[in-house]
Amino acid sequence: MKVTLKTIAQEAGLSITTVSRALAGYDDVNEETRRRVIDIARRLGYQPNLAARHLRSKQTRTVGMVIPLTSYFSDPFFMELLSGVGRQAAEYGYDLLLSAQQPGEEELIAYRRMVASSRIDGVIVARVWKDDPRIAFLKEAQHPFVAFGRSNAGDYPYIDVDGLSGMRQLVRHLVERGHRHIALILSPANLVFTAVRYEGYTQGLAEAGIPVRQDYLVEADLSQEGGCAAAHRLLTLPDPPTAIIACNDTMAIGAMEAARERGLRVGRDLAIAGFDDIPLAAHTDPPLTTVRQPIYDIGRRALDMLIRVIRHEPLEEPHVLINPQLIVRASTGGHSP
Amino acid sequence: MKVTLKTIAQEAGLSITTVSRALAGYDDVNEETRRRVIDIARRLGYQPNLAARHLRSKQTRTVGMVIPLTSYFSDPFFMELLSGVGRQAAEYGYDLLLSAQQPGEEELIAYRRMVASSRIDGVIVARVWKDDPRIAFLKEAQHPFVAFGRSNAGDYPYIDVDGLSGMRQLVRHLVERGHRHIALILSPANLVFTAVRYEGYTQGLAEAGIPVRQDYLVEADLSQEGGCAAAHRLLTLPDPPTAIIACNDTMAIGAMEAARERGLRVGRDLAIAGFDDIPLAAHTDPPLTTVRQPIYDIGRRALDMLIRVIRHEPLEEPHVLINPQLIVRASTGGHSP
DNA sequence: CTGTTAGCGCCTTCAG
DNA sequence: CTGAAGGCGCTAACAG
Repeated sequence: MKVTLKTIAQEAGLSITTVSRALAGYDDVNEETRRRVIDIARRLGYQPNLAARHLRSKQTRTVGMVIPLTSYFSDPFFMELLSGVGRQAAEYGYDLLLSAQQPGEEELIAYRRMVASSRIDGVIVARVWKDDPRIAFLKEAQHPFVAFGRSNAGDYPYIDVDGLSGMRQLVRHLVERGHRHIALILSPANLVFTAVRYEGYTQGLAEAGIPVRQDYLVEADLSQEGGCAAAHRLLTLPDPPTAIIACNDTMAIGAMEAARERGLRVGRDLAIAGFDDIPLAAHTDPPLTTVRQPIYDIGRRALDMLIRVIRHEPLEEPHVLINPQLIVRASTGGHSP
Repeated sequence: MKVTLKTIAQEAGLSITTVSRALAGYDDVNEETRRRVIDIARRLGYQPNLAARHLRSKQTRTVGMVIPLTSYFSDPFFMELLSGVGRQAAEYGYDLLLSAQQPGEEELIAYRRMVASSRIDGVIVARVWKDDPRIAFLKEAQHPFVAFGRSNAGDYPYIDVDGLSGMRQLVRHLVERGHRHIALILSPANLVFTAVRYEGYTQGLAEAGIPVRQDYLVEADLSQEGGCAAAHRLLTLPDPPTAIIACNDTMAIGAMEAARERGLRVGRDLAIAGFDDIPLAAHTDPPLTTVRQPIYDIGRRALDMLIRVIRHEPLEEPHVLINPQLIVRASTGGHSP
């Protein structure tokens, strides 16, 4: 049988109310009584029924995250973010409710469900879209949330990485190594950071007086296969690039694969760079030049912010922008082309 | 304001009960009425309050997992397991409640809380310990669970990898390459799989007529640093091994680091092998020979089993043992010593 | 076919 | 200092 307040009350010959208050630490309870209650509770292994508590208190001490199913394999990004969020949630005594969903429509429904069904106190939204309906929904519902990523969907608390600066650093680095034929594998256009990183790319080129070439721009889907296919397309151009930047590391790794398949030595015949600095990036052959997003820390900070929002505490900094760091490794090394 | 059954009932001029039944699809409701109710519900964006529903129905459609905090970084194992579990949970329409905890005492408390507080219908226990108190607790509480790993803690549903066979294959492979000085970096002794893998190691050696040497056995904590330190200890022996097996890939990667630091070429001067086949293993330099545990699939199957247990359906196979596969890569390649 | 009643376990007034 | 009463939102008998 489940141990409830009632069980303890009977055992102690007290009312449920008193037991509840004794356990909750109210100071209008006789110390002697409290001791007895606590004793019995421990002896019986009492654990409050959280469903009941939540129903009453409208609080769950749980935060939610929806994860697109496809990302599991193709993309270490979410796992790392999850780690950070989960770690910090534990710090606050919060649990983390995960809902894995097909991206798109399903995903939005999952948010609706999570939020409206009162299972969570707040949500972390990752990888923001243009005109993100999830954010529109959360804002309208006035439900606490923090996003990883800016958007054009109005004002809301977010933490983001300055992808423009990161990408510009990357281009500058390649230019310094003597590259003038720099291609870009874009991420899907509906992701906000794509436009930001693209802007960094064009600014970087502009600084060096290099015009943007349309045939050096290919879009792929963040996956390794996508990156591989995109790189193949670039490398069959009549005037192929000497350097390829991918909008994330996973696609960059795919591009390295493509280069290998064509007999090119990455870092010598062809420079390749990524974005993210996932754990794997340091271990590819050759190691991958990239821009470090401290995703784990971002997860932790996002959760910090979320807790503040949940508690209606003011955010001293509702919009955090983190400057990413260029990590130069061998994939853009070797001699100049 | 929150939309509840009451809201809809008022709007429709019906009782709460009827609305509830209309929405739940009972067949003792006038079709016309049902249509109207559903219509209003949709229009108002009704979402059932799950806390209330759970309180009534004693079901949460949520499964739990407790993750040791330290594992986040040092160990991709949990992330991959999580992916599999989460993926399959989504398939069944279940959510996943995560609790990140300090390993040890805290962790056990987290189980107690999760279970006794009626927040979840079942749990997945990963990486079983000897005399695992978590399993003892779950058995005693008669709470649905499935473990990844056997144990001496009595009978319960589990899925496991045949670590003995895996390790024996690994030893055999090294012996075939001419190695007779094969060391083993052990995982912590309180983990059940450590003993199993050790047994595979000794059997493998016995088959080749090689005696077990105590000085070739070192214990480490599953982390990269631990593996590195352990390898250093082995390599400073007066009669150092020509091959090192680590009980997981992460430690093997640490061992590779140690070898590099001592100027040894992995795969030529020293053979190194791991266990798990984490994604990184294929990308180390040189790529790591290892034993593949299909962790993602194991997560999925574990959840399948758990759902069965939750629904009181019989398990056609309560103890699943998976044969792992030897993956030979360059870290044990090259010429014989 | 629909409504009334009861209660899941907890917390919070409000009286004693 | 303690208890009785009410209600969070939902579902499940049981009557009409």
